[in-house]
Amino acid sequence: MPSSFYITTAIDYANGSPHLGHAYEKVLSDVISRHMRMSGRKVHFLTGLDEHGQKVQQTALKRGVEPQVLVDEIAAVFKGMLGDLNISHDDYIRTTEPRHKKVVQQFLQQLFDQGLIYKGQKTDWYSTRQEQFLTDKDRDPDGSWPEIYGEVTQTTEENYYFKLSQFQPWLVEHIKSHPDFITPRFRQNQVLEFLKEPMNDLCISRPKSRLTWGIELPFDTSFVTYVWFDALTNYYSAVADKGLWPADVHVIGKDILSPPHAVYWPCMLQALGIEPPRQLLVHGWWTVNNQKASKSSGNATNTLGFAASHGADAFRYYLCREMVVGQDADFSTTTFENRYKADLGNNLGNLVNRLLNMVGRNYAGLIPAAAADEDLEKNLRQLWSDSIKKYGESFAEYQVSHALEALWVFISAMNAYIEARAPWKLAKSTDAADRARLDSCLAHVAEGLRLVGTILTPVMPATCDKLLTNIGRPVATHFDGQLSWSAACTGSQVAEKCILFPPIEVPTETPSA
RNA sequence: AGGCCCUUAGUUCAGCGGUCAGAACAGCGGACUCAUAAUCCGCCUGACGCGGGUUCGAAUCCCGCAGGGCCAACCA
Repeated sequence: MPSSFYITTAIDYANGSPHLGHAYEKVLSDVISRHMRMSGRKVHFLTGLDEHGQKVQQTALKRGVEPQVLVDEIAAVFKGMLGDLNISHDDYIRTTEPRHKKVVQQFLQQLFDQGLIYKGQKTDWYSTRQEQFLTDKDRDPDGSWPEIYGEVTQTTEENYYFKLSQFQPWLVEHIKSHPDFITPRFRQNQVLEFLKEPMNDLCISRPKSRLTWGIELPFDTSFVTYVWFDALTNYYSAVADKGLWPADVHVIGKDILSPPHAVYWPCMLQALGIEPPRQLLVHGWWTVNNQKASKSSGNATNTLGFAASHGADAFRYYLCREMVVGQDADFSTTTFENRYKADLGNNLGNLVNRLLNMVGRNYAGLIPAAAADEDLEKNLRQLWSDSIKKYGESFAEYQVSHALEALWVFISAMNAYIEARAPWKLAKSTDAADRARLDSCLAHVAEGLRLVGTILTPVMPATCDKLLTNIGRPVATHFDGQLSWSAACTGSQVAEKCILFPPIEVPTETPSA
């Protein structure tokens, strides 16, 4: 029985348009999902949309539409992006769905019954602009409130609180005893640092007088629950009836690691008697041409155009190749075009065409069986086993950029191997030994490309299908038995010509400032 | 206040205790022609931010310093 693998992205907030950050997280998760599926895991890949809250309510009000109408529109846009990027999610959860609300309310009721949610009254300073209560810690040294809070007034408001603080010792222990819980490791320090300070209990409600667009507290319908119990619960509510919990990986951005995913979420689950997720995979942020990605300039939204102009696969490859998981990275037109032209067009795409042409010319399109076996062939095969080993090791840590780097060493080596064999010379020879070498040369390149097309299918699914089809092989659906050197290509009929990555004229960018 | 990350060839970055420090791209020179003027070969530059320390040995660990970013909003 295949072991299951449950992976999630953070759910996007239904306010604004999808941009590079949203795209990256989906692509990374998708590549992992497809890789795991091909590795034989029973994958469940969840993504979705966070649709409640003040911002949505305000935007809807401004637009003069019902919030539900607004989020329906936004959901369509975000789902459109998933299609454009060829994301293979198994489920899409929206926090306004009944299946989600039901679980959120069950959670709240259970904690209330356990006495872990209490009603509190706080007289406090409240920032209207930030929609949050302030403490003396938030004051400037001179005692005034920082500009960002806008008008600060003293108010008394009743709200419900979750007894977060009593789970702090458990959480610290859990993080320390599960070193892979927060990946990459250096992110863990941040969280442990945060946990050195005593935590406050977590305010989990808003009175309906201030916010109506949310899920009602089951034990007090004059309140809705506020952000975390709503949003984080999606990971569980989506699979509540599927027996898939705990999640194997939550893929998230560094901004929502601490406190939400590393603190609130595990503590909530612990309080409910539910296992915490196994791992948080924390990625960094993209800049665009060294500028911070911002909504106002739209710079991060514009980058999505590369998926349209150069194909989703090229875009997916670029994102995976360029960002070291965990670190920040920069998206630039120059590096994108370089990767497209050099890595994809010249190194890989052109190599496919070299093979097709030579097999067509010398063997009527039928891939020959390897006959000669000399050092050149032995070395190439050895390099494959080294490369696939590194690929696997890097991928096991979700270091996709390193995995791809290792694979391209092999692709480059195939080009060099052809050069060393010089099949165009062998073809002119009448020597039987040369003919055997020619057989081997084309057989080896074909097999090398079959292997590359197989392992790379999760990263560039459509392209790899095309590659494999063009060398006369079926598309790759699993890795088992398909990643070691074989004679699988012998006798396959190849296509006449195949341009995987056509040269693309990119219109000069609209000048940005 | 405190904490975290980054600082390595012209550029983007990898390496994170042990062979004379690497890749890609760019640049220069050469080879080749099967190919989407593509591929291959060679060359090129670096006090691995600065100053201390630990060690037989440090880009790699520790301390201090400097510069950039983040821990506050939109936001992955």
